[in-house]
Amino acid sequence: MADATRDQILAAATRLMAAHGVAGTSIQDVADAVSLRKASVLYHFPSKDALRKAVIDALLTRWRDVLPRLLLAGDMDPEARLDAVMGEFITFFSADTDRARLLVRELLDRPAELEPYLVETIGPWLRVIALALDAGKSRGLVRTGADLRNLPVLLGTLVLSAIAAWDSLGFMAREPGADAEGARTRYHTELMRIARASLFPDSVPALHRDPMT
Amino acid sequence: MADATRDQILAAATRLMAAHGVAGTSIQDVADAVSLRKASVLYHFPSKDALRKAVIDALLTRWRDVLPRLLLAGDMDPEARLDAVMGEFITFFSADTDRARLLVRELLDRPAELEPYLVETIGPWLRVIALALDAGKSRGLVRTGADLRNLPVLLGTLVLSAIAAWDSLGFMAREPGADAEGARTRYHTELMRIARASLFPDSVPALHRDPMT
DNA sequence: CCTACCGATCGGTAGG
DNA sequence: CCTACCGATCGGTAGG
Repeated sequence: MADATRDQILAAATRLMAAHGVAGTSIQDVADAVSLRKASVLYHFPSKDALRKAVIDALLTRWRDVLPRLLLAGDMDPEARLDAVMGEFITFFSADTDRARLLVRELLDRPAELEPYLVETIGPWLRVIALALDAGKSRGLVRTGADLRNLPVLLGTLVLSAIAAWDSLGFMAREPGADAEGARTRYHTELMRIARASLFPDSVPALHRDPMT
Repeated sequence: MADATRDQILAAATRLMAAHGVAGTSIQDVADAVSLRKASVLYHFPSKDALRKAVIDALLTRWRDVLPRLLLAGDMDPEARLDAVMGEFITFFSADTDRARLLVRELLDRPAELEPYLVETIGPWLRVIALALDAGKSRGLVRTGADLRNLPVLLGTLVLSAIAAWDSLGFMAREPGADAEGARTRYHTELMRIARASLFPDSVPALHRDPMT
C-alpha cells in the first residue's frame, strides 16, 4: 500500500508549506523538490488543495496516535498528568518543527476549516484535563486562581508557538558559546516550568522528572 | 504631509496581509479594497515588497512609541514592572489583532529579516527586565527556578500568539451564553496570571490590580 | 509519469 | 491616477 513517490511528494510539500505557507508554495516548487514534472504531482494529488489537505491530514492523524496515550493514562494525580500531556505535546512538535509551523499557519489562514478538527482531537483532551484539574482544585493540588477554561488552551498555544518560533527566536535565548542542543533542552524545560507554576501552588512539589531531560 | 490615499492603501494592505499573508495577498486585492487600479497602488509603493515593508515598518514604529514608557518606568519592583510590561504588551496587540497576526507571519516567513528589528526593539527591553528580575531573585521576590534567559521570550511569544490565535481558538474558551467582551477580558486576565505565577513565588502577593480590568 | 498546452493572474512598466 | 500592455508563472487538463 505504501506509495514511495506519493510519500516523497507529501514530505516535500510538508517541508515547503511549513516554511513558506500554502500560498507561498507552488506545485512547481514541490515538483522541483522531488525531481518530477508538475503534471506528475497532479497525478498523485488531483489539486493543490488536495495536496494541502493531505499534508494537514497526515499531521493530524499522527497526533491522533499520540492522544490515546494521554487520555488512557488512568488515575494520575494532576501533576503527573500535566507532565505527561505537556511532555507528549513538546515531544510531538519538537520532533518535527514543521508540524508546529504548519498548524500555526493553518490557524491563521483557515481557522474555520481547522475548527472541527480541533474540537474533535483537542476537545476531549481538554474536557478530561479540565475535570481532573477541577478535582485537584478542591483537594488543594491546583491553584484556585487558575481559569481552567482558558489555561489549557493557552498552555497549548504556548507550546505550539514557542516551538514554531524556535528557529526565529531561539537566538535570543542562546548564550554565546553554549551548545545548540543544550539551549533547546533548556527552552523546553522552561516551557514545562511555566506550565507547572501556572497550575500548581508552591506547596505541591514536583514529583516527576522532566520528560525532556 | 499626511497622504490620505497612501494611508488607505497601507491600512487595506495591513488588514489583507494579516488575514491572508503576504504571498496570499496580490496588489490587485489591495487595489480592489481601496477602489483604485493596480498601477495606482504601484505609484504610491514602487513594488509589492516595498508595500509589505511599509506595513511592517508602521507596526514597529508604533511599538517603538510604546517602548520608552516601559523602560523609563523608574525603580519599580519586579511585580509592578511585569504588570506594566505585560499590560502594555497585551493592550498593544489586542487593540489591533492584525498586529499580532502580521508579526507571527513575519516570524514564520522571514525570520532573518525580522531579527535585527527584534534585537533593536525587544533586545534592550529584555536586558533591562532580566536585570531587574535577577535583582529580584536575590531578594526572594522572583522564583529561583525561573530561567531568566528564556522566560521573557516565552512570555512574549505567549502573548503574541495567544492574541493572534484568539479568533481561531477563543471559541474553545467561551462558555455558552457569556458575552464576547467578558470572555476576551478573562482570556487576557489568565494571560497575566500565568505570567505572574511563572515569575513570582506564592509568598509575594499581587500588589497591583490587573491593568486589563 | 511525461509532453504539450490552456486561460487566468501575477508583479511590474510605458506613457500620458 | 489612469489605460494599455509586458513576460513569467499560476493551477490545471488532454492525451499518450
